[in-house]
Amino acid sequence: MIEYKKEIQLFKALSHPTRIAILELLRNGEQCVCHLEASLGLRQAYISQQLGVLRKAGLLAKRRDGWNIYYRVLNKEVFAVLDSVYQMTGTPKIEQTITPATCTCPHCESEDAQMLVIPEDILS
Amino acid sequence: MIEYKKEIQLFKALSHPTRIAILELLRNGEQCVCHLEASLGLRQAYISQQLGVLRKAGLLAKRRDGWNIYYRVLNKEVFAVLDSVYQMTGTPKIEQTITPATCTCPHCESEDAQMLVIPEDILS
DNA sequence: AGATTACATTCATCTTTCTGAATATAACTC
DNA sequence: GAGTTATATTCAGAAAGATGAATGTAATCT
Repeated sequence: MIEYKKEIQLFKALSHPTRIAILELLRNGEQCVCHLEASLGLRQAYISQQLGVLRKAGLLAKRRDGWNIYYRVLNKEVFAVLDSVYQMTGTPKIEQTITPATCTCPHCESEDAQMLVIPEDILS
Repeated sequence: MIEYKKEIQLFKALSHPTRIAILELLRNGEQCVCHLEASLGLRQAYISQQLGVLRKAGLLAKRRDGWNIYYRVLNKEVFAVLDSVYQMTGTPKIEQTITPATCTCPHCESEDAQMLVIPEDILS
């Protein structure tokens, strides 16, 4: 009798709203913890806990850059799993449902800078 | 903040080896409980419990025919989810890994009868 | 070195889920 | 209606997971 250990580990890791939301925030590339904190509106320690779960499940890896630690999805195939589930549940594409947020990391600040450029025709 | 309730419910239902095995046994069509019992080698009450979980998760439906109750998968899309996970985990197609078994239900007995037909060229 | 920033871990409590034993139900046979 | 067969539910103890508070660590800056 097969035990489906890897599958169970994956399903358990995905059985949590915060962890799914984290994966969605990482769908388009790495993000720092403070960015996840700002986007999810949850306490930092709590997010770190959930990141730990995803890391232990082999879904995430991290990279330090100065003060910040950037998390990324190791295997993009996890999004195929998520998408097939959204297909079943009728949930719309998630990217559009999470409010974008910014934090103090260099990544966000450069994006901020870009967004804050006021088009000239509005000024006139 | 999205709660992903349906997704969580689905992931939790799939986070169990017996329940995955049941779904695999139903991949090619309905089966009676006694057949699942024979194939999985687990006690009947236990299998009924797991069937109940899958039913409450909206994954299965049942149909009574005389003494037997036949379970079937309601939404075939669940196999797309499973297959995408097997893709991630590197698990081979499961159908071939579960030992076929027979029970006393009419379904199995007719299959038995077919299998027991001895080709004439072997007899000669 | 000391203070600060960003992130991680530990610990205790509470809730949920798992598991197995026992019992219940529902349809059929005689 | 009594007995049998097939399946379902209930219940209690054990295990696992969720949650939040507090604390720890590691890199950076002055």
